Amino acid sequence: MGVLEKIKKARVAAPVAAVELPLDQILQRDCIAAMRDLPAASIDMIFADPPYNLQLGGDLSRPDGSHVDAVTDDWDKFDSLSVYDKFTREWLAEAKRILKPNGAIWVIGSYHNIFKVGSAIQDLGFWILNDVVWRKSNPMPNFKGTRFTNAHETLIWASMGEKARYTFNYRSMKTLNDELQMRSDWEFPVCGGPERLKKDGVKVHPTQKPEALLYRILLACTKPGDVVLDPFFGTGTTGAVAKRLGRHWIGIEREDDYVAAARERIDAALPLDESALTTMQSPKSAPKVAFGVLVENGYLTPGVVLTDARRKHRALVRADGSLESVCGQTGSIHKLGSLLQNAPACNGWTFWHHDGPDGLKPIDTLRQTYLLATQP
Amino acid sequence: MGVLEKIKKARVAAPVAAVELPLDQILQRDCIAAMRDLPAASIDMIFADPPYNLQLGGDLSRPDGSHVDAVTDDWDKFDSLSVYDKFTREWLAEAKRILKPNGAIWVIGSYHNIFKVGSAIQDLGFWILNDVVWRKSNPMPNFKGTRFTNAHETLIWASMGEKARYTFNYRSMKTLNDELQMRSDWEFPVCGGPERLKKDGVKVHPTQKPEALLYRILLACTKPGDVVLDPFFGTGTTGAVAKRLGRHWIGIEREDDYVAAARERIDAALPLDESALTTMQSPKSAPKVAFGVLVENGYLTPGVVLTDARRKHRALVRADGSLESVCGQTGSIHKLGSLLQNAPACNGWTFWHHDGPDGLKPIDTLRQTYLLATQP
DNA sequence: ACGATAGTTGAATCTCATG
DNA sequence: ACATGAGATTCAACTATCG
Repeated sequence: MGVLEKIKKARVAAPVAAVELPLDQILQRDCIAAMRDLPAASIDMIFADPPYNLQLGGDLSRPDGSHVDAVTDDWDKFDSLSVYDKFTREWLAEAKRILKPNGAIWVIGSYHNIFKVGSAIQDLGFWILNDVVWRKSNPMPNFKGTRFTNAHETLIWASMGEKARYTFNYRSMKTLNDELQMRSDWEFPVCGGPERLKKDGVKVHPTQKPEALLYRILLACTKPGDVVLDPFFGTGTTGAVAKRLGRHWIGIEREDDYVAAARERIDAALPLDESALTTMQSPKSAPKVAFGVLVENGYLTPGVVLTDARRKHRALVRADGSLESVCGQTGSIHKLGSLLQNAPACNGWTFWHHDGPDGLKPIDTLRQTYLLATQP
Repeated sequence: MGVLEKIKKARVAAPVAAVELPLDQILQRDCIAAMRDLPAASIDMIFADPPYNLQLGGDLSRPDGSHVDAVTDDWDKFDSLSVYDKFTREWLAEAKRILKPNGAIWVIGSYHNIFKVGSAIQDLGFWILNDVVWRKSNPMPNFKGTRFTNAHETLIWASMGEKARYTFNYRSMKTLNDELQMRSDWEFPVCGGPERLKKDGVKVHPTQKPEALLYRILLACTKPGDVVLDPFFGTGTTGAVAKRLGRHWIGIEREDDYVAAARERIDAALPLDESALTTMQSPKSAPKVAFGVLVENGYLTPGVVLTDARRKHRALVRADGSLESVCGQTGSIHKLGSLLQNAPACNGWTFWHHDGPDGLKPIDTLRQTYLLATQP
């Protein structure tokens, strides 16, 4: 994109989002109606925890006779599967409309509704990126011994389309998981203890989600300052975590009790300060250093010989930062690496090594040294 | 059910199944056509591992340049999502017809197809009893760092309808799981080692399922002598396990190579005696806690300062569980510990301390507290 | 024989900025 | 829209080789 186009885009798109969005507010309205009034292509991420359509039969009691406080609220009653299906497709269609082209959606559900949700997501042209399993460390047992303990819920993460871009803070997730890639199965306890909102000793909301779950989702898939919409806000877990993490939020919720509890909760939430908010950056977004710059600055002298880790391949550094192999092939550190290995691609920074004071080291260490010396 | 009704049922139903079913055989035909020729209400359980419709893009290579052997077989290619949807509904409708009223179906899939499958299952009047997650202990990583590691697959277990009865061997499952209710998340390694069928050193089938998975399913949801149908038989994992467990099986498979491998495999399988059944046990994964999990769960707040035991080094906790030193170095608790000490390695859990109510404590104590609070 | 080390592999929707 | 080139990117389990 040229500079001119960038300016054009900024002129057209920016004011819409800045002026009209009800940032950091709860809209106390019907979910679909409220979404209809939001401008198109204005939201960075949607997190949705829609009604599960649980279809519970009669009352459920534990083996000791005590009553299980199930989800029997009116908002979870749908006359039939097809009514639920229609409702799902309606709110998802609005979600698609108001998301930015590079936005993304997360939806959580159980086996009662998640297949209908996922199917609708695909039919609407969203592109599923992962399904993620929330493994509950302390699920409610199956009191009757009739099935497997229902010990997990499923989340779907989808972008706007097959070719659409999306935000994924890969490094942050890897750091969060002790330097291993974050997997698609996450373990958290169900929401309880002091985190669980109560009024007169009774839980305010039947399905309050743990903040840890939202923390991981927002950290992984949004940037500071992004706008996160939760169309089924409940008691505002999404809002509370978004505020802590320096993201804007919009909540839609009808019920008085939930709205009141959410407001109180979010007001009390404390944003993290800037330095704590900083996360491990992917080298992608870190400043780029060209290999030639290291040569220019004397970190490597033209004429020096680089080798791979096993000293199988050798190449000469030339004045312009290109390499030359023994057999006369030339190219950038990446190109020559892939040529010599006969591989489709090669990261020259980690492939090529030089003889330093402490033995054979990847040239990437020189880049790190250079960055430390030059970055503020 | 009264005695009279039982006799009536036996008179009418039993001969049909006994005479016409091609027990313990592979039908080398198209899946839907072969099912059409099976009598109605004759099968106790169906296990199905249909094509996932992966829709892979171009080639994929590992960071070391090696090539990833993807599923590119014709049987996984469909022209569009709606064609796949239609195919799914067709074979599921036949499945519903041939299952006994008290029968059940299991289907395995990934996020590519499982939502379409689950949605069709519900529309056809099946009643979902559980969704079960197969957590892979050794999944293929996400080589490009673009998403979460796709570390699980999903299974759906459904009965013939809301009021239908079904087989669930609750006690067997509880025994198998060290006297704890079996949960809906199961951990197995992917199929490999000696179990993985090979011909001339090459895997026979790209997606052979582990026998442990089928073992648990058949043990949980069938009785000895039951008839289990697998409409996507592949190399016959279902048949081999059914034979071991004393269940009848029927397999449907088109490909010559798969059929030949399955025949040989099942012929070699040995039925277990009773005592052998009780020795199987579930692998219990040791609880691992990443440092970031403590941050997510509020055991440490981003912004808090950690020090070593002598308060010589200081570091700031950031939102993703990484640390930042006074001089701007960053990394995981282990990495930064080794950097600051100029040591080759460091156990961050014992190196870093925080100021707790009882003075300076290693952060490992927080991990212990977390484990106590969350492990059953 | 046994331990250490290197090599291989598994249902995968797997880059992005620039021109 | 498509081509180009820089450069970022992997975990656990099993198998083969070597000393």
